[in-house]
Amino acid sequence: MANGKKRIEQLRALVDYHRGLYHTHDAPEISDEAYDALVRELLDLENKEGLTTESLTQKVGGAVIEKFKKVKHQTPQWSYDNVFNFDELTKWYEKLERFLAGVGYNGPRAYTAELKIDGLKIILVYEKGVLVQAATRGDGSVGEDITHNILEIKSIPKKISAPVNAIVVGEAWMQKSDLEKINSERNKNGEQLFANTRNAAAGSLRQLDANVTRGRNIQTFIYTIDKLVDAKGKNIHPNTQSGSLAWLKENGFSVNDKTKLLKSISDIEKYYQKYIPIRDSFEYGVDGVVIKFEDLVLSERVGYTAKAPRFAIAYKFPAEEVTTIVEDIAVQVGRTGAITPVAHMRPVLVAGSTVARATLHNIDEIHRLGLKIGDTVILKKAGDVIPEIMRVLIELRTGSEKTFHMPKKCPECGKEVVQKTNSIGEQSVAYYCPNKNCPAQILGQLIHFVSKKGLNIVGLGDRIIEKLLEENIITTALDIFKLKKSDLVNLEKFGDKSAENTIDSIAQARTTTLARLIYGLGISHVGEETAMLIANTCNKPNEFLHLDSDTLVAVDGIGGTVADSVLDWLSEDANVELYKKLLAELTITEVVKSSNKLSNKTFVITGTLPTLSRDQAKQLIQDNGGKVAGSVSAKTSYVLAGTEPGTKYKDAQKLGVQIIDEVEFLKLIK
DNA sequence: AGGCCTCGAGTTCA
DNA sequence: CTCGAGGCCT
Repeated sequence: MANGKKRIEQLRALVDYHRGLYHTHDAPEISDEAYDALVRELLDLENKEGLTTESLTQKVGGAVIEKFKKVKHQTPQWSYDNVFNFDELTKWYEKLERFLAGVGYNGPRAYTAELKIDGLKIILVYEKGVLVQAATRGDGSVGEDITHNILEIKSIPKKISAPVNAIVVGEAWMQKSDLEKINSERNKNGEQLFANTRNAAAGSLRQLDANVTRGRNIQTFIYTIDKLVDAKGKNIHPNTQSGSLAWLKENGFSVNDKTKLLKSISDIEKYYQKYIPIRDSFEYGVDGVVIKFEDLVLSERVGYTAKAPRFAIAYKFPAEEVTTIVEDIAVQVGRTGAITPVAHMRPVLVAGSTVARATLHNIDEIHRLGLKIGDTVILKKAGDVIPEIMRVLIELRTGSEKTFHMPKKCPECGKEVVQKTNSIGEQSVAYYCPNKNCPAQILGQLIHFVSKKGLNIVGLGDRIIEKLLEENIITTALDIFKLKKSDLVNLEKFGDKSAENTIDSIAQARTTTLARLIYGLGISHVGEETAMLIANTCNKPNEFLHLDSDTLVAVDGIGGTVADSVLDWLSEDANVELYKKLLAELTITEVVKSSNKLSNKTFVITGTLPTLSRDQAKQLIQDNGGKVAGSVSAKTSYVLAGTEPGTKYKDAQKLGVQIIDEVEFLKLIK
């Protein structure tokens, strides 16, 4: 890439800037993960350009703030190299194996795996068993003296019973619950909030006034012994990492209890995988796993590279925030004609899967972000699955970025695009294609018709419908029921067996409920719930065609807007015609309720249930006369919670709503 | 009119 | 899951 050099310059400046905010001011603008992504790109580029020696990234990182006394570390404070996936881990592992062979070792392999705590590294010096100095890591060779603050931390022994001279290293961190309390306090006082627990911990320890530190309830985990000699000056440093941890624990230090001694790389991977899903469940932040060779004597012989130990590695959890480049912005036309801009990006791995597209919702979102085509962006995939562009890194612009404009004409049918107006006549942010016969809308309607909550025709996916439309084999929902096996077999990539299966599932879908049919019609404002309400007011399927405004509005949950929308749909002859013909093809069955045990009860489901799927649970609740809502409120009767519940669980606790598990739930309907 | 609550619609990848 | 807006209650 010809722009490589320029980008390196820009990346260096940006990385430097954010490193400054991170280390010196404890007030970052971007997340650690996004910062990591920038550093990684810079390293990669430098490697390609052969610039490795002069780069800023070769510095170990950190700077020393003026207001604290400087401390020259007696032992160098390394940071670990990072790996991000099993491949990279394997490479590290094989390299270590080669070094072990190089020093003539071929005994058993053992490694400790520890959680990598997201906090502030602290170095504690004891003389004759008494804590005499505490420092931050700083740049690895010079840190800041924070002894006066460390004395306020309860979990750090000020005196060890044995009169040893020792240097121990660990992490100071803040509990998530404490951060919440402190931030809500700071919010009240109009003070700037801490971005995360690590910044809060760092901010709390880098105080000139130790009284502030005292109130912050800082916690610690100690994990390394750098030096340990007894009163006579004899080296009594344990020979193993587990031994070190045991000594620390015996002598009153706080040691994390998740550490495990492992024997192989596959065990390491298992340990790592085990903690990925539960990493957020601890009071401390965890951003990965640290693997250390168990034998410390051999470790020293294996030694160090220019900037990190060879015998240990930080195996970082998959990032939920990364950087990538927006290569294009395209638009999509949905079922309702809504035109949504979508960013097409250089594919990146985020939270375990490769992402290349992200919705931008509407033009306002693009303006809010200040996004142009060609921009480098920070991409996030939090808890959920849906990627979101968080921020544009304007500093990395080259000048060749292009501004995106909403198309004036629908890209699918060429019809002039319109902006919808809302109830008070303002133009809303959404753009629409007004053409009801727009191919994109017809496709969307059909996909909706066969969807799970609609007629539920499995085996008739988006692609197949698209193909069938393209080939003019179907034009309306009705045609689906006229499909023959031969129609499908002629399609590309369609085998005999799968065609048969699809025909089978179409046959099965002929027996359905009125609610499913009405939902499937895709009338605007009529979703799953409203379709059910309408179906329940019709004694016979035919009555749907003769609904009037009064009848509709009389239904609890239906107002003017929804009623108008339904009547609007019914006023079109083609729609009425389609409905009649569909009825002729279908067998409408009554919904049979098994009981009314749950009538007047509203449920909210969260997390994964042990045996029931979410939909099965929902079905059970509805079959027994209950309702299922999407969010917890004061009116919720029960929250049905499984493992890894979401925010709903907390909401329930806050509102005092009864929380039940699957077993208790099944008892309710028994 | 304002404040809840609930529903609809859009959304990504394997 | 989240946003926005419809419906209903006060």
